Amino acid sequence: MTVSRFLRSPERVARDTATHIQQALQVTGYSPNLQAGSLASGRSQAVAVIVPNIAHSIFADTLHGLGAGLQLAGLHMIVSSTGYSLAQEEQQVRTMLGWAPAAIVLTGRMHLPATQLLLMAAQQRGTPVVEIWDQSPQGEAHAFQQIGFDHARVGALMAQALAERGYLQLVFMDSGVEEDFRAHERAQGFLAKAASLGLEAKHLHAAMGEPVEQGGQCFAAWHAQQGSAQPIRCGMGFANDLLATGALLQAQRLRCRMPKEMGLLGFGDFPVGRYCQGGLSTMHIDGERIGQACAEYISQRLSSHGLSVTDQPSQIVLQPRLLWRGF
Amino acid sequence: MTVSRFLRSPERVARDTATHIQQALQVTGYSPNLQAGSLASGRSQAVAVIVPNIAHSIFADTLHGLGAGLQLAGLHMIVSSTGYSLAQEEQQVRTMLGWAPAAIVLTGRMHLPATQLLLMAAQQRGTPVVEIWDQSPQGEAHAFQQIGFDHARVGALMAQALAERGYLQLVFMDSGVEEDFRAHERAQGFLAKAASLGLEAKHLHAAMGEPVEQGGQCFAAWHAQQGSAQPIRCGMGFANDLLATGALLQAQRLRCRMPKEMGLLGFGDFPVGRYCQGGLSTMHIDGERIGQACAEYISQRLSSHGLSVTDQPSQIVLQPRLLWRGF
DNA sequence: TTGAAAGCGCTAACAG
DNA sequence: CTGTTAGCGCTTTCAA
Repeated sequence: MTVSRFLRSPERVARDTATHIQQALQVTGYSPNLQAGSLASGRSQAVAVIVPNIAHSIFADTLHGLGAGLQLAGLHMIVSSTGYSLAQEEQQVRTMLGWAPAAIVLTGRMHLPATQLLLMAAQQRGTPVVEIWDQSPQGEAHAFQQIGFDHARVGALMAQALAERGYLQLVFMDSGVEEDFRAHERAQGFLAKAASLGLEAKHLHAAMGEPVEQGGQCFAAWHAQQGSAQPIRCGMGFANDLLATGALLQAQRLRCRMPKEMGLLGFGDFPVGRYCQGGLSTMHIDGERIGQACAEYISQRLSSHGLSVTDQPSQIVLQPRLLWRGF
Repeated sequence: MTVSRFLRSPERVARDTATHIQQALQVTGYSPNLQAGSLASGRSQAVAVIVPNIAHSIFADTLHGLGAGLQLAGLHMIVSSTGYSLAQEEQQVRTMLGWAPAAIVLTGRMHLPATQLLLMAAQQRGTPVVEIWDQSPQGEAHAFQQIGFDHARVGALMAQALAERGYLQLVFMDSGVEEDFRAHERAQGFLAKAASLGLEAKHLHAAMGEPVEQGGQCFAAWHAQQGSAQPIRCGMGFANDLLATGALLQAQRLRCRMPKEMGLLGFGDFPVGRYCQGGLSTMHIDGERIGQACAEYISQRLSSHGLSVTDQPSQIVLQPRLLWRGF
């Protein structure tokens, strides 16, 4: 008991005892069992983190920022990925709950009803639940803390930005990943905005598979279909920078005149597009910042016992930044 | 007790009881507490994973493969990063041991003596310890399972490849990260090989900071220093593709004639270099495969109780693949 | 086939 | 300031 006390608040132990203990710790190489600790105290040191794909640069950045922030609070990340499947997500949440995590972080606001119930129950029990990389549009209720942005709005911004550059026809190349809802929302926002601007708009869908390649193929198919029609200044938005990079390379191969007759606008500011010949314009999102903000929220939430579980979850909004390159 | 039994081997419970239990599970939304389970059984479901930086694409890929593989075995990843600091690594290992992990995965074979002792003790107690992304050279003893490759050898391969392409002067741009030992080993291997081929060789060091930018600056400085000397066909190897990308862009700006007078060879096959104008040649490593192999090793090791703890740890070698682009 | 008893390693609460 | 007691939620073992 005294050792336990020494480890969490050394000042509450007598000088001599402290010295003894410290020596014993050295000699035995003791390290406290965190699982036993959590079990006894009811406070877990683990934060459950669920992302669609660890290897995607935006989520990797987010994990980096999140991990760094949590470390400061003495928390650890248990990470798993869903492969953009809500069914997988439910499974993950279910087993993650077995760790009695101090907090749960997941990507996006779309979940299966069963998942939603599990999460609400967890939150009821006092476990903070955070949805990152997304945000419910104004007027839509959200049960959990959100750190992200409104994808439909970002899609609209993309359309508007292209329109302002003078492109008269707009196209959005959507993700081939069926359950990448955030991409689809950007598409909807893009198309709605185009319509409200009175511009002709088209919704392309990349096929599933390696996205750079699919982006190229989808672009080529679209380009071929345009055929000999007189070229109209066309602005194309993309679900992400991988698709956009593939399209950019293909467009160069097809000798499209950019930016005069054709303007491409990606999303995410992935490293892959950053140094492309000609420059890929994109919407930059600070993924690491999302992770940091999430860690800060969790740390604060866990320390401030004053915060009631019934407090309204809020939204932390990260503004995407438009990067024009090669223009 | 019967519920516990039902959950791990339903067939050892009577039909009726099983039905009852299942209903109760549904109604209550019960999920077993993994921490309590580990504590009681002495078997943890957590695997501790320590990488230099979660956001680096090669490690992100590795985590992706590792996570997918471990999931099949019902294991979870607790992930932390060291920022390429051995001191941090020691800290991480120490706290990770508190999870009584089923296995420990860390990056590289270089550790502080204290870390090494902790790991050996853990292995002694039956916890598999795996070093990824590295391999002790032949003749050097290694205490732990290794999944990776000999970096000095890869450095030598890079030098040889450039030499075979006809470059008469060789340069290696090393990482500015002090404790990126694997990069430094590649440098050493590169330079040693160059010497043994009788070629002039130079060792550059990028500064710390954003690697693409530093790569460009370091290249520019080197180029300026070359001055008006008559151009010799020069092959340059890089610690990684980020530095190489920066150098490639700079070389294009400086109108170096590539590949005729200058050949660049990166390392890692990061996405960022994959679609560069002109094409960045590189050594491709399958990071995801390293993660998969690691997961397979751990799963197998945990299931085969037959394997004695005194078994010699082996080495799983992944061959890098040379990718010439833009030649 | 089921359940009772004991204990994993720790911490909360209280007594000295 | 230190130590005792009880118990976190589960599994192991053994008895019924």
